[in-house]
Amino acid sequence: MTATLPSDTLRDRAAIIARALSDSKRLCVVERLAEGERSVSDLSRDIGCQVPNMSQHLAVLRQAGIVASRREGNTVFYRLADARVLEAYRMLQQVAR
Amino acid sequence: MTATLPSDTLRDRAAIIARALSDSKRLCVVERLAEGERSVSDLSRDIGCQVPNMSQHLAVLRQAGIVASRREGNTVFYRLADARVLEAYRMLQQVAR
DNA sequence: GGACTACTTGCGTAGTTGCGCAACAAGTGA
DNA sequence: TCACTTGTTGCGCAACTACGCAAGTAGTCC
Repeated sequence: MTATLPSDTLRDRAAIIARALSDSKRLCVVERLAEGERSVSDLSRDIGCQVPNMSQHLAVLRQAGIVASRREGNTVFYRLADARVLEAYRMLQQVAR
Repeated sequence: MTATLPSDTLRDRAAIIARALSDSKRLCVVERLAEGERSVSDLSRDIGCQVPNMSQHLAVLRQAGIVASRREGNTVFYRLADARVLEAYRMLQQVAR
């Protein structure tokens, strides 16, 4: 087993994850990426925002370790870095119901 | 069963829950309340902040439906309104690890 | 009523966030 | 090299957040 008591740093990191998930556009991104890789322009079109804005949202998710990116030519594909994010999101939805 | 596709409102509400959990002091509150009811002054002492500040954090959690309060004489006791919040918090910690 | 405790609310402020827009960087292909 | 596409970064601004502090509210006890 690992630590049982949540250390300050673990709590802080959990807060950062929660912060990254605290925007409905970013949650929408998580939903899309749950289906598979998506490019920045795909996501911005689906969600209905400008590309720079989407890029910033993705940067927030990336800094939280929620998504990862891969470049192919001049398109950048994003994917979920950790499938457990979906579990966390589902639990948030349960609480939100 | 209820809705399978996350509606806009469900997503928005999940974002509100995540926002409420996006502060380490509030996560600390959730940890304390997982052990049982606590008064505002108890929480502010344990967490090390002023009472008005704690009251505001509790208001955020209350508006998100995460905690509920009960008055007994002068003291107001807060408790977790939904035990599933703990599940969500644990999942956030899993992702944060 | 008056003094006291416990909590909430209002206010001002410094810091942060989300957004639009412009500029820049990275890659492709003629 | 030039034009083009795709993302990222910088900048300015309005909105929001966390905090400290003062003031107000709710309840107890004398």
